[in-house]
Parts: sequence; structure tokens; C-alpha cells
Amino acid sequence: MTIYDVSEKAGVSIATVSRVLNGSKNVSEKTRTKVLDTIRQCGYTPNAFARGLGLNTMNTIGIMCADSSDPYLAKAVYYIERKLRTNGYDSLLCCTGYELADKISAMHLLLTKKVDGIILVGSNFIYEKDSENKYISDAAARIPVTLLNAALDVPNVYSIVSDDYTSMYQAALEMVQKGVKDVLYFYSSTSYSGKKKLEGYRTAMEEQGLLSPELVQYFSGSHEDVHAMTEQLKTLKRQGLSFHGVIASDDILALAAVKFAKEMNYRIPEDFSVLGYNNSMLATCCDPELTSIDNKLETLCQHLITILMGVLAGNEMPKKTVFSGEIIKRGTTR
Amino acid sequence: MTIYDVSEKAGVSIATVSRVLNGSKNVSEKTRTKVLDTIRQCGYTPNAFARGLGLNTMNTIGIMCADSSDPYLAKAVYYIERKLRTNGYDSLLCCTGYELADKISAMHLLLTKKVDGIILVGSNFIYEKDSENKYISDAAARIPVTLLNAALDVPNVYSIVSDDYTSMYQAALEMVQKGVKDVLYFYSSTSYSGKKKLEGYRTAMEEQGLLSPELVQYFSGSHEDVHAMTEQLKTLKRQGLSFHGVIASDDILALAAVKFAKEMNYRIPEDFSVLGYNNSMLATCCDPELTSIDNKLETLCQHLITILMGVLAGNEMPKKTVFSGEIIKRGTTR
DNA sequence: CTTTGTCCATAAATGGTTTCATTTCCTTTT
DNA sequence: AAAAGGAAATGAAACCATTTATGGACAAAG
Repeated sequence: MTIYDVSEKAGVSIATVSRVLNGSKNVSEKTRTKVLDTIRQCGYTPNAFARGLGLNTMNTIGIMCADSSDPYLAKAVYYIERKLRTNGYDSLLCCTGYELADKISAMHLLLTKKVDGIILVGSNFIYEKDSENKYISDAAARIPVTLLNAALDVPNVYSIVSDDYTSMYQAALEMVQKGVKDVLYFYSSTSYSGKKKLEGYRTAMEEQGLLSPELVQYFSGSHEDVHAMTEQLKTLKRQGLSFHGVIASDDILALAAVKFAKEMNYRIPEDFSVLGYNNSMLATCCDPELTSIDNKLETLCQHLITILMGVLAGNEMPKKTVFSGEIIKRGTTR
Repeated sequence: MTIYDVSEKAGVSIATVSRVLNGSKNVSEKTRTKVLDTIRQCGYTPNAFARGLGLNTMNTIGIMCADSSDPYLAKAVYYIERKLRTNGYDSLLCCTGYELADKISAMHLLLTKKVDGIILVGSNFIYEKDSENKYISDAAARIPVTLLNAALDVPNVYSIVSDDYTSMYQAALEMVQKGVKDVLYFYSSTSYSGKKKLEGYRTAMEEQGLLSPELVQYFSGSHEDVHAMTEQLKTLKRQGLSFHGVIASDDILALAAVKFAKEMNYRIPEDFSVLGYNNSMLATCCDPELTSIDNKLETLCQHLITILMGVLAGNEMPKKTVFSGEIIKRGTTR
């Protein structure tokens, strides 16, 4: 069943069928109903590939995500996909992993498939060196690229970020002011937003004259291995490091800190404070429940889609948008 | 830059360029290198839409998932996407939500986009009535459909399931045999696999003469609302229901049960046993850690892809494959 | 009688793949 | 050595299903 069959059956040209299909103005009511009837009768649907060829688009957006099984990124992908589809776009998902080479090849694949835009979900797509971000600017030379939780100042790249720096700065400041002097920073990511968070903590502690290198601890193990995280904290304790609060770059690290505190028989939050990040489901799974920073993921995603749709419609759009986070106070802080 | 430009520059016909591109046999080594050189020189890439039109495929698989932000489904989507791509297929993701109407329209969308196959991730796509599953058989009349964690006996539909019935049966039996007589079943899903799990519990309890309707409790609230889950258990207790063990259809429900037990000052597992399902990250986040049933998600996904690839290659493939689960013993059971 | 505007058909363009026919070249036979 | 046969290499053209530009027919208005 092709547009030719329809045109023949309806006794009009294929151009007229196309016009009816696309709601073009110059079609008489009589012809319109006649064509629509024929289409309904024989259940015709336009061939998507031919349509793509003619229009040079199939209304598809490429979503790149290092690991969509990470709960936070999964939520982002979910929001983005739903909002894209309500805007008439479909999502081609690429889980790239964390290797640059794999990201580059996934990017090539999406460009080859002729998507209309690319969304990079998560801060791990931006690297230190400009040369390592070339794959992004190259793509942006062809189609708009949007970044969630990362920023890059390059033409045709649009960044949507939450103000992780300030969130962490305030969180650290608050914890110190509540009397926790030796606050350990526990992190597992050196990505764009990972750096911002660390910077926020550092600045706050420095201003209070409390910054110490041993209090900044990197966890290099698997992202889901709560055991190993707890173990690392225990080892630090055993080595004589004193800390009565943990600010974590992530709820799961925070959860490990809570586990650690319990095993040490500290009272939470009286003897030991913990602060997480992302305000994920884990925060309410924990006992006591985690105080965590919410970075308004859905708002970020909504805005990202708005920006991308604007760009695709040919409008001028802001290159970088910053949203502020919010500390959700629960049981692990005073 | 089209295939015509390349053919002109290389002094051959477009057919030859196409043959070189697709690794056809009948091309002399001399022309092959000449064409490849020209292609490299001018950085030509075939137009994906034209290619799709010619081949009637763009090597894309549609993935439908009610809620890809659910950790379990997110993991499944992640595995599936990665494995698809290593097999040369891309993933068009559709998060449908739980409404049948939305599933149907997402299905239409995927068919319109001419994907080569459809994967339904999660057991919530199968309904009681045959008429409600019509959207699946309709799709299967056109392209292969594969089901993860659900089964449907319809031509061109391939089901990959874990044996939830037996897993639950054994888990319930074991708990009873360890001396927990009043085991409450706590569930939140009435999907295909949800029913199988409940059936497993029911049969085991019935065989022991311990089945009681009040011990089967449905949670109707939000999937992430641990509070409400715990609250429901507390209410039951307050109403005089006696239970010293909970078998949950999901780790998060199990986690709520652990919270409940702690608030009641029960010792786990001495006074109170809990068993979860999915062996998710939550299981090791909990304190004590959850005993949980692992249904080998990655194996299921791997097999699903193998089946789908086989079908797409034109091979005869098994219509239904069943894998058995495994109880991962941790701290919440004796 | 010309102009304007509406409606519609024709034809070109989109960028590939594939089939079929033809040429080329090598081997075998006479 | 010439002819025939066959396989490999190549090109021309058909085909895929649409959009869009162009232009023609016809009716109403000036």
C-alpha cells in the first residue's frame, strides 16, 4: 500500500494525497474527504523511510548516557524520553559506558543515523582537555547538542546545569555551623559536576579554615558496591583519621556512610552527620532517612527539552541555563 | 556528498560504489581500493534514509518499557540496549507508562517508524483478556515481538521468563520450614510475573495448611513510597494481624518490611524474616542486608537478544524460554 | 478582457539498493 | 591459433515513497 495506490483509488495525484496528509491549505473540502476516506479504507500509512528521505528528518533525537542503569541517569533518560515524545520526537538511546572511544563511536553512529539533535545525559561526557571534547563540537557543527548536568562553551551546544557548586558550598557551611568540624568529603566521580561539588565543599571549608587533604576521600570502586564504600571509611578510621560527618557526592556513598556510622555505634545525627546528593529513592530507604540535595532533575529535563525544541524550530536560545538546588532535610543531619 | 559524487570521482558507476560499500564479492581489488580511496578522500557516508528506503530497514529495534526509571527495568533496558548495539541494531526507546491506551499508541508509533522488531520489557504488557493483548498480536503479525518476564502464546511472539512461580514457592516453603508460620505476602503488582509469584507463595502455604487471606496484602501506593508501605504494615499490625515474616514481590517492599520490623523493635532475622525479589542494589543498601531472589536479569536479556537475532536472521527459534531463579541468602532470613 | 486566486496534476528531486543486461577476461576445446 | 564457454566485473535502469517546485485550468472579480 503506497501513496500511488491511494492516489489511484481516490482519483487524484500523489501530490494531493501528500497535501491532505500534511494538512496543506490548498485542498478543497470535497477532495480532502475523498482522500481521507480512501486512506481509511485501505489502512494506508506513509513509509517512514521515504518520508525521511524527502524531509531529511525522521524526528528522532539521539540520547547518549554512560550508564542508564544508574538510578539517577535512568530517571533523567525517562523524563527526557517522555517529554521528547510529547513534542513529536522519538529517542534513539545509546548507553556508551565511560570510555571516550565508545562515546565517540556512539556519537558517529547517531550522526550516521541522521538524528535531529543529541542529548548528552550526565556530566561524564565533558573532559578536561579541549581535544577530548572535540567529538562534541564536531557533532555540534552538524546538529544541536544539549548537555544535562554539564557545560561546554562551543557553538550549537546548549548546557543545562544545576548549581552544584553553591549547593555543596551551603551544605558544607551549614554542617560546620551546626558544630561538625571534621567533615569528610566522600566522592566517586571526577566529572564536570563532580568537580563543581568538590569545589563547593573545598571553598566552604577553606573559608572556615577547616580544609584538610585527608578529609577529601575518593572512592574508586564499583558504583554499586556499598560494602567497599563502607570498608573504605572503616579503614580510614582505623588509620586514625577523625571525622564526624560525611558529605557525599551521591546518595549511595551517603548510605554507605550511614552504614559505617551504625557499625561504629555512632548516634545519627547526634554524633555523626551525613549528607547525600540527588535526593534519590535511596534517601528514603535509609534509616534514618538521608538529608540530601535535590537538584530538580525533572525541571532540568523539562528545560532541556524546551531549549532543544526551540533550537530545532530555529529560534535563538540561551547557551547555558543554571538552576539552583535545594537541601532536603531529613534524619541524618542536625 | 552522495554516492553519485563518489562514483563520478572514482570513475565507476554508483552500483559499483554500493557493492564496495556492502562488501559484495564481485568487485576487482583494483576498483575496490580506488573506490575506498575516493570515499576516504571526500569523507562520504551513505544517507541513512535512502539506505533504509532501499533495504526496507534501518536496523532499529523498538524497546517498550512502562517506566525505565524503575531500577529493575532500567537495568533491563541497559543490558538490552548494549547487547543490541553489539549486534548492529539501535534502540528506539518508548516509555509508555502503565495505561493500555498509551502502550497501544507507542506500539503504533514504533510500527510506523518501521523498526525491525519490538521488545516489551517487563511483565505489565500482558493483560488478562485476549482482547487487551490484541495490540501485541497485531504487531507480531508484522514484525517479531519479544517479551521479557512475560509470556504470550501467539505467532511470532517470543517469551523469555524466569520461573517466578517456583522461586516464590521454594522461598515460602523454606521460610515456613525455618519456623516462621505466619508469613505475610506483600505485593504491588498484578502483572504476569506478579501473578506467578503470588501463585508460588499461595501453593506453598496451602500445601502447609497455612494459607490465610489476610496474609496476602496488596500495596496500591506509589512504587517509590517506602513510607506508605511501612505505614500499611503498621496499620495491619495495629489491627491485630500477626505476622513474623514478609515475602515481598519486590526489594523495595521488602525494605519497607525491614523498616517496619525495626520500628517494632523486632530482631532480624531472629524474630522477623524478610525476603525480597530482584536482588537489586537495595538489597545490599539495607541493614541487615536483604535476602532476595535473583532472577538472572542479564542472562535473560542476553538470551532475549539471541532469540531476536535468530528470528531476524530467519531461523526457527523457541517460542518460550524459562530460566530458574536463585535465592541469595543474606541477613534478613534465618 | 484581463487579473487574481484556488485547486490540482506533472515532474523533478531525494540517495540509496538491486536486478538484469552487458562487457571483459580467462580458460578450455577444436 | 581461433573459437567457444563461463565466470567475474561493471553499468544502466528500475524502484523505493515521499516532498516540493512549477505550471496549467478554471472561476470569480475588477
